[in-house]
Amino acid sequence: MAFAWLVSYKKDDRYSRYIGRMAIVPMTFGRHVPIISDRYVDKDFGTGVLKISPGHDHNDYLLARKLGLPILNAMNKDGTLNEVAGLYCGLDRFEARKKPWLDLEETGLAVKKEPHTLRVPRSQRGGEVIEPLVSKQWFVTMEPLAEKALQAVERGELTIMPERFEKIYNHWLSNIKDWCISRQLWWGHRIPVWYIVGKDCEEEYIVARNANEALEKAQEKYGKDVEIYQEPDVLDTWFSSALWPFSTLGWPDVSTQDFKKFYPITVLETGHDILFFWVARMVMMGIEFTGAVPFSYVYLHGLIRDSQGRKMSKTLGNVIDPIDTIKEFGTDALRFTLALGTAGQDLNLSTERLTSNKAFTNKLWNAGKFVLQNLPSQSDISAWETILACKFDKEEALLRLPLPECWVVSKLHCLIDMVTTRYDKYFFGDIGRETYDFFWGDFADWRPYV
RNA sequence: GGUGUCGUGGUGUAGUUGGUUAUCACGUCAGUCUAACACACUGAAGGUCUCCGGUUCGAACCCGGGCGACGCCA
Repeated sequence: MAFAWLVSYKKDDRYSRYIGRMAIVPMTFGRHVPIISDRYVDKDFGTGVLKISPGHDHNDYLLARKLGLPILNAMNKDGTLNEVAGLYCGLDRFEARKKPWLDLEETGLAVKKEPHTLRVPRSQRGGEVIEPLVSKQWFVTMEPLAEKALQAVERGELTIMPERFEKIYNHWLSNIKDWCISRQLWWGHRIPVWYIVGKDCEEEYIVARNANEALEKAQEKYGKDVEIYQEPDVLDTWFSSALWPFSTLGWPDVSTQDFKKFYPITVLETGHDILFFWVARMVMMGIEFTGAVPFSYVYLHGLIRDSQGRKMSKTLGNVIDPIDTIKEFGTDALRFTLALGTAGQDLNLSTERLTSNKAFTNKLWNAGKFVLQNLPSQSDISAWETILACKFDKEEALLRLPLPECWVVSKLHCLIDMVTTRYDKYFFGDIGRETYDFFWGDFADWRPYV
């Protein structure tokens, strides 16, 4: 279905004289379309002419907008063609792909047939062929919101860790596009827009908090007998997610205790894959609606991949079920393994790591048994009083210990210092590794065997 | 096309921002123990730190290019 013909911008003797004239599209009851030259066309590919369908292809759409061409839709929402398709009106789209060619052959107008591989977009979920359609949607103008979100980072009001994601954040916001917030789904938060029965819905619409308020507004303008109906579309799910930092705390009532205490928070922790879907949108909405950045630090963890580094996928069948992993290695081993990852880096969940950490949890268990066996019984009050009276954080108390005990407690203090420092820097993986080393290498390996 | 990450003993990895005989674990080998151990302890071997240049007194780490693997956007 042609809506315009494009000829190469480069000099092409075959077509130069047609540029600027109109062509009649066959089988469409005489539709005229312009013949235009553009750099977009490869002179040496195929016939050297390109037809575009701005209503059914993203790139063609952008091109038509650039060239000021009309954008016509040839397809109904059930996948059949409408009257724009001329002779083929009513046909299913798959039938319509074959029929014009058959007709050309029957009438002897077909010139040549060549194989050509075409990339047809398919749904990631079910594999269905995707048919782009032009339709009316609700959008949020993002640029002014993005500007403030960029400034938050620039001024140091917001820190993104690890640092390299700050660059990604800035790049995305600097090239921000308007956000289409409407969705045609069965489930979701309804868009709070109402229309007036009998009026053009693009000219007259009401935004309200609920139906009663919308009705009141409509009656103010059109009288008591007015009838209204709500926009059937729902919001993009990330819309409500973007409001999460404050909508869960009583907002728009900013005098609530929850809001005062918990907004803004210090640290948000999440996976790096939703930096834009969630984090950036929370920042923009938070600044817009409350005036403050919702959190001071964002810590982005990596994603868990399978042992070969592949992203987990249902279709790939490599999803790791934590319950299965727990049955084999134990809950604590799994937790510890996950906690040892490096910030922002994806973690390949190999069995080696899990086996190592399972052994560690076993060591913890047995060292604990050793300690309990060497403690006095609960009924031995005086022994316990002696133990509880020790203040190992005081240097003098420490020095009174026998040398081996003095040594291990001293090492413990070093560990505590190190862990505190690393926590302040968000180096969580280091903390796990140092703790492991102290416990197994300094304490368990040595002290019980003296 | 744009952008980002990664490439380190057989396997999986750390390396904090230039100065280590390159970390740890699993595995392998040797010895010990019947112990707090649902398996431990003491040792050993094993790494051209992807390839080629550059910066530097000095680079696994910084810069450039090649090769390979992967993610996001378009």
